[in-house]
Amino acid sequence: MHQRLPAEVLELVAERFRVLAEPARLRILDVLLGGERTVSDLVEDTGLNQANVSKHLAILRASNFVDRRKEGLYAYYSVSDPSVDQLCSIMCSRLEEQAEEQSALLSTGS
Amino acid sequence: MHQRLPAEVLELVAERFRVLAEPARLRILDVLLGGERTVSDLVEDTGLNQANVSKHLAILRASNFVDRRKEGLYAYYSVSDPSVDQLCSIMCSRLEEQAEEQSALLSTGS
DNA sequence: TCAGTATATGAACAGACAGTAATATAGCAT
DNA sequence: ATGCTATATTACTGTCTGTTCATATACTGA
Repeated sequence: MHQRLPAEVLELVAERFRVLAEPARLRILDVLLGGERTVSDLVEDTGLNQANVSKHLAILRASNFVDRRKEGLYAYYSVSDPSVDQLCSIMCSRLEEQAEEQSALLSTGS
Repeated sequence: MHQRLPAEVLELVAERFRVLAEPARLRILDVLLGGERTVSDLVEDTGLNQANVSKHLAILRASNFVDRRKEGLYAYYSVSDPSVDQLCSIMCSRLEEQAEEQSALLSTGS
């Protein structure tokens, strides 16, 4: 039995999905899942420029996906939302399933 | 230990998140989680107009989130991706957690 | 065949947003 | 204080996409 969700809740959910709907932000999160990093680290690891990384981090932080710890000149970011890993895993599993279905379809002929 | 994902995979993942990053499509999926519906049903249930619903359904179908079954004049759509429910649940749980943290913070004073 | 209905699609418009360059802010070192 | 470094922010631009209206397609019934 499915419980219908109110439109306002779906708006909030959509908003959170939208934050994850960006390759650059996923790259950043992917690196951060390996542990705390500074902005400069992320610039190096992702190949994005500094302004861009800072903006994406601001968005991720506003949605509470990441935390920031300031220390001197540096800002250390880390993943604060444990569901990030889970959400990406689910998406990846599904992508693999689809790839398998696709190749199975092709090998048996349409 | 976190396994870094290749950029191309993250692009595909982002693409799937983007499909879910739309209140209108979440409304449609929310209705479809209650069972198979025609386009007209969805128009009525969501309040979106017919062209709009058809377009969102085309997007959902292209990403394999929903299936279509044609019968005469009617097109019956249903959720084909079991992870949709799971993904939304995770997002909702997280929203609730955040709401609790927020209110806890407010009640104890900053 | 013709009318009517359900769904899909095309064109046009408006709003949102990622990328970039330039600049601002803030801490550190000499 | 001055210069240097790390990060944040602002303004701008181009692109993408959701919405709507109009129209096309496809099936049904008379």
